[in-house]
Amino acid sequence: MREVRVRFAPSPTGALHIGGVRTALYNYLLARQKGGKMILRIEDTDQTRFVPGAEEYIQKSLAWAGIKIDEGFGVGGPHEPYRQSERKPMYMKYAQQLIDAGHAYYAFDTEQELEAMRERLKAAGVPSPQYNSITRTQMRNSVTLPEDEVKALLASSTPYVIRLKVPRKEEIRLNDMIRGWVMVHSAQIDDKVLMKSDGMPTYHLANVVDDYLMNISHVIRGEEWLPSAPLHVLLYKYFGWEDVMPQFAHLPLLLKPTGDGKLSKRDADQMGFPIFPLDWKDPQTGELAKGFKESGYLPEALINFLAFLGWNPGTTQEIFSMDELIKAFSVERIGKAGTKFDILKAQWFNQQYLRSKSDEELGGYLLESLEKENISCTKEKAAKIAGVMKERATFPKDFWEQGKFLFYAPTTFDDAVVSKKWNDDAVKVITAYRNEISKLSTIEASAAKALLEQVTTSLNIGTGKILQAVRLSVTGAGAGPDLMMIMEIIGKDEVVKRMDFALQNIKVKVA
RNA sequence: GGUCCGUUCGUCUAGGGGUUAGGACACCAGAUUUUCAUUCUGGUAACACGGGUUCGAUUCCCGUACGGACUACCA
Repeated sequence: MREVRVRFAPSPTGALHIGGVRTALYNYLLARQKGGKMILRIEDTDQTRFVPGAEEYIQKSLAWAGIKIDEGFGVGGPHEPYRQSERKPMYMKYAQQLIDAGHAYYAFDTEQELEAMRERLKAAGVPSPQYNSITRTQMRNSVTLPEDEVKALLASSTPYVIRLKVPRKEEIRLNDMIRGWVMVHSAQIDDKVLMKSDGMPTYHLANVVDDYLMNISHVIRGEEWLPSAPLHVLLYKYFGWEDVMPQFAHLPLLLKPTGDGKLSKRDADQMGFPIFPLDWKDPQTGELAKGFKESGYLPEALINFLAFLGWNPGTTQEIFSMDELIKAFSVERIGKAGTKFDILKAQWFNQQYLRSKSDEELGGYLLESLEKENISCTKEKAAKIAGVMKERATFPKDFWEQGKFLFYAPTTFDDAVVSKKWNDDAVKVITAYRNEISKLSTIEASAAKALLEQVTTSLNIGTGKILQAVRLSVTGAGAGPDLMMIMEIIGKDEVVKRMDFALQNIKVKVA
């Protein structure tokens, strides 16, 4: 069996899309399961689209997600360099090999000439004009031009590209691991540019050459590459590398949540969820896009969610750690159909992972928020608060956002609760309760509860009728975590103070 | 337009010639919680359509429709 060597090969043209993270994940899972290698290669052959910071962003994103690179950009390895722009000198040799074998040719057509050809064909009724086995005979290239002229042109450093000479009639077959046999007729493929006039290879050439040189065993990439996969198969054949051609797996696309179409940043912005793993500031526009990390998603939750977008284990288990995913993963169980992106499910995963953490860890999140607010709090108290709040939190920030009342006394009170629950009985109970509490040295939840029962019984008022009013006096709201625990956390003095404030400031609703 | 890929509850999906078509998210209801949330229980909800093949098709085949990707000296 061939060693499993997979690669994730992004272009540094901006932030890494969440779909890219999923592609990287599937590659990683296969590599780890088979004891193989995960390689990171930077495909920056289009220098006009290079965005500063994008490479670092990709590295940081993968690291955060827990996807470790064994070899490649930023890590090193036996096939350096792993940035295609730095491999520039290597590609010409391979293009030349194809020319020598008669599978590629020089083309000298200018942009205007190409445009003119397309216009002419369109006028003749061809919907999508191609540079192919037929049209190439009418263009300026080494197929049509006399050898002398080609040599002269090359010697005078006339700009040229190298194109693949795609045969007119040939059935190209490709066995995709997800889709099975895919057949394409060569007449559908145009004479793709292999080498650009700036001396850089195009994706097609660089990709195939590098996958070969790096001994890649499996190419797992997005479905958008499926139409050009037969072209890559042709390339392997012409190079004579068919026996080491990687196995292909084209992943279903991530679709927008509503309607149809590829998930885009626009959709994410509109619906208010992130699409990038980390915050990303566009260096050109200065625009800031929120990341999953900064939005409060835990990497384990994101990974679990992403793994299930297009794959399933065939069992009812849904919560998978990275190690469990590595064990359970299989390319065969990846679906064929595009997958709509449902952020609600991601939130559910986040909640599950959040709850599985200890109170101490969760308390840490609260401490982080408190630090920003310049509020001091002990670790023990933070952990205690986290314990009380954990069932109601989806994101780490929730501990602070839903627990502010523990640190700030209410200055206003929920009107709806006031009008419904704040009555003479409530005032009586709270007044008596407040006096009892003020006699205590500290509040303990179960004692506070017993004390309240005692007060309501002596006043002959049902506890249930006034509990919400008591809550209102302490927190300002009608709902929240266990009130007795809240009082225990806030402490005696503060509770008394808050009750006094409430008694003074809330007007009794006249029935 | 052409080529390729796809189509099971609203969403992610399991399944597969004979099933009460299963699970999860979301939603709804009941119970618990003297509140809300949690938790538990239950519920609504799907095989795109039309032809075949077959004793029998949601499952296999062919069409149709719908959707998507691709169609650059971008990846």
